[in-house]
Order: sequence, then structure tokens, then C-alpha cells
Amino acid sequence: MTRNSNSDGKTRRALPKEVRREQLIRATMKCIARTGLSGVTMARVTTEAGLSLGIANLHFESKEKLLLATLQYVTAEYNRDQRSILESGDYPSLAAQIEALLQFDFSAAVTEKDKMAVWFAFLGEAKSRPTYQRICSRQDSASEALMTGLFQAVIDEAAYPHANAELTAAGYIALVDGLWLNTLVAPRRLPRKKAYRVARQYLANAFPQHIIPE
Amino acid sequence: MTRNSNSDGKTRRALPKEVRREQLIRATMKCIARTGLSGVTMARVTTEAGLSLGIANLHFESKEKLLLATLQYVTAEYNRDQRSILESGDYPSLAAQIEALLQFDFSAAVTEKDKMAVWFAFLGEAKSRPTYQRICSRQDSASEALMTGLFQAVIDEAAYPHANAELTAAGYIALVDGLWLNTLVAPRRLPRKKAYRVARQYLANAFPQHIIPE
DNA sequence: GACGCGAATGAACAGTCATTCAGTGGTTGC
DNA sequence: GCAACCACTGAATGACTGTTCATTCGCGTC
Repeated sequence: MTRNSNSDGKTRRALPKEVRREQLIRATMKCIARTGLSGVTMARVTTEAGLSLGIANLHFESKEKLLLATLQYVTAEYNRDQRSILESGDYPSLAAQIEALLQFDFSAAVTEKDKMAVWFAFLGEAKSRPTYQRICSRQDSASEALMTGLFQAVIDEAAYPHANAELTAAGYIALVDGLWLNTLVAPRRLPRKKAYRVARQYLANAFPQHIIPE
Repeated sequence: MTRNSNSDGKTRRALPKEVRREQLIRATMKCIARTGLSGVTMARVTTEAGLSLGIANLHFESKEKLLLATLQYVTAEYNRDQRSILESGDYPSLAAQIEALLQFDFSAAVTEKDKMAVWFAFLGEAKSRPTYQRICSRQDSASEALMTGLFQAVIDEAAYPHANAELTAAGYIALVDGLWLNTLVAPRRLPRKKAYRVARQYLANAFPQHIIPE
């Protein structure tokens, strides 16, 4: 309490690198959500983390690197969990697998405000920053192929007349992005539950024999 | 040419307020597209416009006001044109009206890179800036009601079993946002033409008796 | 209990940028 | 042709912020 206030009120303590890094990344996420990317300063991030000004440059070399690590932290988590659904062979049916995907994309963990704010803050700058662009679009690129495969399997199961797996997958990805964005900017107008129902209806319209509108 | 280089190589000339304002807004759009919102400086904007550093603060009071004017410029234009489609009673059929909406949303004018870059740059910051939020979401709020009405009329025309105008409208708006975003960030992966086909398929799946997949 | 390593600190520094304003010169009315 | 006006210019200013690094101090070791 005397000088450096950890959350437990202890004086400063040396902690392993990984703990500090995550602590700083979490603080960065909060700052981005609260002030926007342009309002993020090293002073604010380190204050939020309850640490001293210099520490971010100690664990990350620069502000830019800290921001990149934060973006990667968010995307890697989403990527890993989504992929585990798309690549799993354990679902009783294709319909169940798609339902799981849907549940996941609108779960509380994924739609957490801080994470979405980070995601779209970087997307907003992505056009002019190749590094952001690469990190952001790698996610979609990889999952788009898997999703197309899943949808194609669904189409093969029941002969849908006008279905096109590639377009349907591209549409689902874009729809989820758009729903997240609308939910983030105007949660009143598009609450999470409604976003979920919209996405569900999209899939129900595309694959009526597999998915029923909720 | 001697000192101040207008596009016509003339020396500086006094021009009406509105001309200068638009000139500066255009330059701001270019800067946002090229460098991202965080890379926009008064020096870059005024250089892009071929004018002197101080002029932006003369015509707009501050950088913040210039940015807001730029956002409003982009949204107002979209708003006006979209509304004229949604409110028109001149289409031969509801299907034709929806087709027009679709054509419009993926026309070259709307999907112009500079404009979309501006739009998403601000959306990325919108969560933490109430002013941006208000401007951005007013657009969707107004058009969502009109679109819901249009879709309801379509549903009433042919008895669609599971259709829900409100959800379908919310979905269309989100889908268009998502498609634009994906096209902007990775035009290679999702070219404009493909985005258009995706949106068309969305409407064809929702209203199969009115819209046929291209 | 003394010692030394290195994590952590934060004052100081240097660079960047929005904003200001005194000066410049084009324009307009007479 | 002249003078008053005002759009315009850009060097100067001051505030802000990323980065540095000399110093501090907790902790494991002997």
C-alpha cells in the first residue's frame, strides 16, 4: 500500500514474465474498450494494470508490439475454439455441429464487450496497416475453408436445389461480423439474443431440413 | 506555381466556404483511407488538399469537428440515396424495389474504398465515442424501420411460412455491414461481385418466390 | 544476515502534433 | 487606382506521449 498498489495491496513483487504480459494485455483490452484505439496511451494502460509507466516497454518492446500482442491474444483465442468445433468429428450429426458453431459465435465469452471492441478497433485500422490486416484476415481465411467443407457436407446430405456452400459460408462469416458490430455499437437495438436469432434464421433459410428457426 | 499550388497552378485564391469545406473533407477521406484514423494529422490533410496548415482550423474549428463533418458527409450521402429507394412508390413490384436496394448497396459508388474506410474507421472507435455512435447508428435505426416495412409487405404478398420481417431486415443490414467490412479488409478473398452474390442469396433464401439467386 | 541479480519504477527527454496569430496578398467596392 | 477587407499562410507555441535509463528494492542464495 505504501507505494505500489497491487490488487492485493502489497508492495511490488517480481512476477514471471507470462503473468505480467497477460496482465498488461488485459489492461490494454480494457483501455481500448473504454477510450478507443486512439485514446490508448502507455500511461493509461500501465495505470489500469496498477503498475508503473516503464513496465510495458520492459515486457513488450514498444507500444506497437503491445497492441499487436493484444490483437493476437483476442484472435488466437477465438480461432482455437472455433476450429475445435469445425474440426471435431464427435458430433452426432452435421446439424448438431452447426448448432454448436452458432451457440459458440453468440456465447457470452465470445461476445464479451472488451474483446469485440478490440477486434473492431483494429479492423477499423486494418486497411492501412498490413500487419493488422494479416492477423485479422488469417482468422477468416482458415475458418472459411473449414466452414465451406461443413456446409458442402450438409448440402450433399439433403439435395438442396439452389445451395452453394462457398457463398453460404462467406455469408455466414460476414453476417456474424456484421451482427457483432451492430451489437457492439447499439446493444439496445440489437441485443445478443436477437443477433443469435438472426444468425439462426440465416442458417435455417439456407438449410431448412437441418436447422429449424428457433 | 510560385508559392501556393492549386490544382490549376494558380496562386492562392479566395473561394466560397462550401468549396473549401468539401475540399478539406475529401482530403480527410483520402487520408483516413491511406493512413487510418490514427494516422490523420492536420498537416497531412491540408497537404493532401494542396492548402496551408492553418486552413482546416479556419473552416472547421478543430480537428475533431473536421473528422465529425467527414463522417457526416459519408453517412448523409448513403442515407439520402438509400432512403429514396426505400420510400419510393415507383417500382413496378416489391421484388423490383428489393432488387434496386441490392444493386445500390453493392454499387461502385457506395462501395468506394475511401468511403468504406471512413465508415469503418469511425465504427471502430464508436464504442467509446458517443458522438460517433450517434451519427453511425442513426443511419441504421431509420432505415431498419423502412426495410422492415418493405419486407413485411413482401411476406404478406406470398405467405412465407417461417418468415419474420424484423429479423430479416436486421439480418440484411448486418450482412451488408459484414460484407463491406470483409471486402474492405480482404478484397482478394471477397471481391465486390461475390459480396453481391452472397447478399442476393440471402434475400433469395428468405423470399424465394420474389428473388431468384443470380 | 549480507549480497547480488534483475524486475520494477518514474523522472527526464525528445519527438510529434493541434492550435494560434501576426503577416501576406488577392479581391471587392468606390 | 486605391484602400479596406478578409481568405489564407506557415512559423511559433505549448501540450501530450512513447521511450529511456539511473535508481530502487524484493527475493533467492550462500
